[in-house]
Amino acid sequence: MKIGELAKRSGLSAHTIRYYERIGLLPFADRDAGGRRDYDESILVWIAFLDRLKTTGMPIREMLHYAALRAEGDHTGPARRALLEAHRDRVRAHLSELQACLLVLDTKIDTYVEAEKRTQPHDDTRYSTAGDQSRARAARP
Amino acid sequence: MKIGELAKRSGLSAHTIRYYERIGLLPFADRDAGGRRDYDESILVWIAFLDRLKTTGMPIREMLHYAALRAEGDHTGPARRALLEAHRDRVRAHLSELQACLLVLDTKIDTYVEAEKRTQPHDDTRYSTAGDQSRARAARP
DNA sequence: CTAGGGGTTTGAGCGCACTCTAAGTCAAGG
DNA sequence: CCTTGACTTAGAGTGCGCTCAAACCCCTAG
Repeated sequence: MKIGELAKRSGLSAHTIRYYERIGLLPFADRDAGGRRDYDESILVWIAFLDRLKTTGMPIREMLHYAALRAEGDHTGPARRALLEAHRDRVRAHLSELQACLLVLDTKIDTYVEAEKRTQPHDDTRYSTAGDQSRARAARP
Repeated sequence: MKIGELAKRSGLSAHTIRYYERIGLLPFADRDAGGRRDYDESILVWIAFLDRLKTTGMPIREMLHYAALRAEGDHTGPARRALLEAHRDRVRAHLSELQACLLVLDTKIDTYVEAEKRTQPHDDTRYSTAGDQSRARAARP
């Protein structure tokens, strides 16, 4: 697999793939006869995992740490586990924070909804221009 | 309230408070006789709200948009509501993504836990130094 | 043979959200 | 009077995670 195809299949840009390799997040890729990177399917598993770490807010610094431990060998298992556990705890904490914020957001939105009800209590077609009421309603759920 | 106290009570740094004022996220503060910013308690409510938007990942750009609508007057209620609803939807989506990642993370941690059990089946007070299993590196992130 | 469309490198640039620096002002306490 | 420390400004600097530019190379199709 060339870098362009890997880019498509992984969702990263080719630029980003090279960047990740440069900083050590991806292993140095094998090269074909012409010196181009040639990837094995298996890299996709690693990229997908990195992607989850990224999605959950792990900084690249820490992913590098994990990658370094991994490269060191099986004896770093406990350290990797500890790293992931610490990260998981942070993610959980962030998750509940988000949930709390979401409640506040919902409440806030409700106050706007209520305000709109009070302002326009008897007319739910006021945005329609002609005789197309179903469309007007659909546009303002 | 001077900027230093507001910093303590809001959790923002004084630098950040000035920065937010400069970009329009906070209103221009009233000044005392000596030209220093003098804040009313009420600013804390607004800052707390901004903080929730920030926590939920809203970019400053968009907070500015919200702030601008707010400054425009009551008639922008529907627009503000729409903005918050769109944001809420994004937060919800991000939340479920995080939850999915969390499951994967848990599973991954479990495989490390299991590996440690297999390596040290009768002593969970030592770190592993032996017992190298197969090194299927690529497929084992 | 030539054009196009991949790929390669190094190194610079960008957008975001701060964060700090330098040089100065001001008010209160010893 | 003098020092201390919190404040003021404009503008520069930082850290992160990319993202792109320039100049080049190589393979294939027409």
